[in-house]
Amino acid sequence: MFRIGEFAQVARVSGRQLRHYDRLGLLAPVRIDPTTGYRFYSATQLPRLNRILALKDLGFSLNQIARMLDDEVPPEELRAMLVIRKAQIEQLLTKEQLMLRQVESRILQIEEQGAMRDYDVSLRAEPSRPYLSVRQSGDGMEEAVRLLRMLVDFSCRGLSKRHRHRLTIVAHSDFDDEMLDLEFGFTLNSLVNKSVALPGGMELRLRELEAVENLATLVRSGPGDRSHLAYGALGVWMEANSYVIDGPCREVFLETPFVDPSREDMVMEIQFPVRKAA
Amino acid sequence: MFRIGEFAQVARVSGRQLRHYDRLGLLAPVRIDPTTGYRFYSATQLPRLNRILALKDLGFSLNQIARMLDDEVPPEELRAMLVIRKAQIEQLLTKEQLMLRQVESRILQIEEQGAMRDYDVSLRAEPSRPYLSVRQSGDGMEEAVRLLRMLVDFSCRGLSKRHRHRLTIVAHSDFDDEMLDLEFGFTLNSLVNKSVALPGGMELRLRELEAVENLATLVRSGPGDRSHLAYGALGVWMEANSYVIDGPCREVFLETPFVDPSREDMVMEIQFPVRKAA
DNA sequence: TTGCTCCTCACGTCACGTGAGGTGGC
DNA sequence: TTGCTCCTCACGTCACGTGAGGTGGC
Repeated sequence: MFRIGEFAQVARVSGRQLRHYDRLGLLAPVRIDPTTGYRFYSATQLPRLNRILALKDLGFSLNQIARMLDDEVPPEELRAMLVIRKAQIEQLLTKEQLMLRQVESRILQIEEQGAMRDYDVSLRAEPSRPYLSVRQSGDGMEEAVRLLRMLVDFSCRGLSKRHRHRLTIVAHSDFDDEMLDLEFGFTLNSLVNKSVALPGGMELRLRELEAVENLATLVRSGPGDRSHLAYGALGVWMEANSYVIDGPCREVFLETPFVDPSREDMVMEIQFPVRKAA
Repeated sequence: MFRIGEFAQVARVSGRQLRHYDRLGLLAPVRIDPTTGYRFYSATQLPRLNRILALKDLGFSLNQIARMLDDEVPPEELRAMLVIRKAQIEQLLTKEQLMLRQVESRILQIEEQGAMRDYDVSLRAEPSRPYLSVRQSGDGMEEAVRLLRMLVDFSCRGLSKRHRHRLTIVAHSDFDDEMLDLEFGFTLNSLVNKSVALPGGMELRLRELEAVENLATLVRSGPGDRSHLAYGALGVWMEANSYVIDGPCREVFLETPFVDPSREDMVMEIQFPVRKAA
């Protein structure tokens, strides 16, 4: 018979821990003095305590351990709990291997550039959306900006805020192509009339913007004509994480541009569908 | 300008989370309506929020992130934080790889034996201790048991509880040896007289029981003559975890045996010094 | 007027660590 | 008598989730 302090020493745990396990019903002392409340433990309880500690080391919660030590639990259930835990650990491992690579690349970045990169890329899935758009080819940016202004103008009058989701540009052109082949429009929260006429003989038509499983995204704010750094950061990220481009790039405006003429800033999310390189 | 709900949607976080970050000073809204208390966010805050989330994904705490986003912090400190975090992740990885192997071996065990093994092995370091002992060779257990009884008897009279630590047997014999070469004695909490005479012309002498870096241990209780299962379990554990025996085995009595003649139980810890197999 | 969104408490999570304040046994 | 050990609250940890109860804006 040990008092709690001695027993704790033998088992290399804290007294508080033993009281905690007592309260949870995981390991009750063999005797409690009725007048002093002192707990008394027997050395024969050490195997049980050691099993508790062993399972705790495997990452099980105390509640789970309580179940596992219950003699009523059939071995199949025990096995199932272990198999589940195994899968969890495997998940953790791959997640942490990824973390490790990312931390390493941040360290490299600081060593090379003296600070953390200005852009943070994140990866997510994106569902499909109705997209009211017009596609246009040209060779200059000015044409594109004019069309953009027209769209913003139109949206303020002709398309209610409830239907409208976000102003989105899809870039169909290759990057080394001289010709710009862009699609301008709004993603929608709900369906609207099938097509809308714009000044200049153009017409917005409704189609579906495809869902994307892996979308590498990056938010930038600043003048619209200096986004090359952001694109560069996305490229570096893809290379570092072994992804390659897997579809046309999108630019999504998170703030409607041009509405406040005193601000040149536009906040947009740049999106690249990607897939793991072979 | 977004209200908190819209901003949360765009950033794919919860509103509660944004309020939490506001309270911590991590990300304050650009404006708070004085009468309603409504928080308003700008899309230009998204890059900062994304950086917060990116660092969170690397396992940094919100407090650490607050420091890392502070412009006053020099890049060397940033780098140091990342390097420390990298080391932590590496530690985690090796720990979890070990966990994974242990879980796998438990699963195998259940599949083979229909239940979890009765013994749980743990590994720890053990410091050196003064050891008051006598060494004796013989070929039978009876001789050993008689000596053990004598020691218990002596301890009750001649060695105060404060000095005495634990009754310990060191097995110097090889296992395939016919001859038993055992050392009996007490580890001590503090130094006592250099030697003690026992009946039968024997003498306890003081020496040092060596420290052990890696001690594989297992607690068992039950009649003293049926410890082979426990030894077997230790052997299986060593094989599964690629350890080999690296010194004489010890048996440490956690309850003084023989004091209650009605109980045949003895609770002991079996200890093997081990090292990683080459 | 009815939903909808927002607000501020405040408890719960998980496994204890760490005092605070008080008491039995040598 | 003085330490020593033990006892029971009860707060703190970490990053929010989840109501409770109440209020502004369309």
